[in-house]
Amino acid sequence: MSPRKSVAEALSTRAAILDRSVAIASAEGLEGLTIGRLAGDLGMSKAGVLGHFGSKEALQLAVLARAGEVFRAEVWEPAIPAAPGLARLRVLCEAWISYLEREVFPGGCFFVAAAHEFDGRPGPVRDAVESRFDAWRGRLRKEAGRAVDAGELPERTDPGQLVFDLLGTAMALNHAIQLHRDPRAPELARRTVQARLGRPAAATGQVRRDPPEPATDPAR
Amino acid sequence: MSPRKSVAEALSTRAAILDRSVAIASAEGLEGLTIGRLAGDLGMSKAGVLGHFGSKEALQLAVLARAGEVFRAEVWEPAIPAAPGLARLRVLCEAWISYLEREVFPGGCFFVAAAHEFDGRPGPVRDAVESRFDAWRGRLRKEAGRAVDAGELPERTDPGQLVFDLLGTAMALNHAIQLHRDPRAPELARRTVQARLGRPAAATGQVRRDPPEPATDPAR
DNA sequence: CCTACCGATCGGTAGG
DNA sequence: CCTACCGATCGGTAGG
Repeated sequence: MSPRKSVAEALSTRAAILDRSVAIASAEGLEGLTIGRLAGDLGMSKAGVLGHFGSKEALQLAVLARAGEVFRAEVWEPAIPAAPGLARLRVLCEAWISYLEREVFPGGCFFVAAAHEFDGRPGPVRDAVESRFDAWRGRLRKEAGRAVDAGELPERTDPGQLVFDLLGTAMALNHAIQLHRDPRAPELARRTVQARLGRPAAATGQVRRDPPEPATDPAR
Repeated sequence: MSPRKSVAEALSTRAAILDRSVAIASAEGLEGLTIGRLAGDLGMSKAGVLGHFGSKEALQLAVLARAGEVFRAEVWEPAIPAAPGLARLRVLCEAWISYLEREVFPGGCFFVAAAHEFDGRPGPVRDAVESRFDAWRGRLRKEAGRAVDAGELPERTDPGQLVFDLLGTAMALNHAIQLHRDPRAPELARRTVQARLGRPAAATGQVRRDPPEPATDPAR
């Protein structure tokens, strides 16, 4: 009954496998995602599942790509309408916090989990995780640099330092939600972002007049 | 030849199992730590390894306890001689950064990795990980509160917010080292800590006169 | 602390 | 996309 499916059916099956895979891997990790469990959940045979990807590693890479599409839609795209520089950086950070707060991936940020799982295991999966982080850091850094160049952030602000700190805020938030289930954590994350980026003006897209103070070292 | 060992020998075998387990689990995770591999590495039988703990879960809990001893010796203990409050908080943060920089656990912070691995899996291991984080956050918060009470940090400083931010800094550092192998990351982490805690006076234990500015929200 | 074993599950393949 | 199978490995137990 089931062999010889049409191309459209095969693509839809593939999409269903990936959606289920993202859900499993979000909670159990990319290594805890097993072909057998996936097949059981989907009412398919293991060979049927594996046939779409060829190997578990290829499945893991496809799952990462799918999770990347979700992250892009949730966090990158909402910032497209915002003005480049500080305004867009603020929208990116708020979308990022919201994405973690709403638990778009039920097990927390997919990429942070994958980074911890694979940072000690050289190979294509590790490389894919690293390059996704590089792309995201680059995105943040570009807007941070624009904000400094435009005088929206203090001239002495180091964009690399700012991005490092924002990554830390997101990781602390992800951790507080996933391990401690702390409902106050998003508020803490928002306060930290406000301390670095200031509070947006009431009207969307409006240029701020008073840039935030740098988090300087007063004892220097 | 091998049964009927003395109590001392059994304890030494147990310690050897735990040391090897910490090394493996640091790189592969607590779930990737398997009895069979452990037995192979140590030249023992699986039953010989398991006999010391009873189950894999009990082994995982013992490994967490062992890793906790290491963290305590590396990060808590160096701060004992420092004066309570800001001075001790600074020593704790520097010991923490140094512990991550030196890769005391070759796979990065054992507890951050375990948190990501188990935050979605209810059970004793998850509970043990969470309670270790609670203890560490409590330790930091106590000194932060003392620093605020003593006027060493601005009166408006929220100790909970500060601890949240410091946890983020440590996580960003751990991530930058383990995934990106970025040698500049410890410098970034130290700058962030300095921005929040100021720079210590030249002489050890000396009380600072000028507390750091708070990372306020200038747009409020 | 060992040998010898258990059922379950792993990723993957052959052949259709 | 299936059935049927492969060798390897998993956590754990029996019995000594």
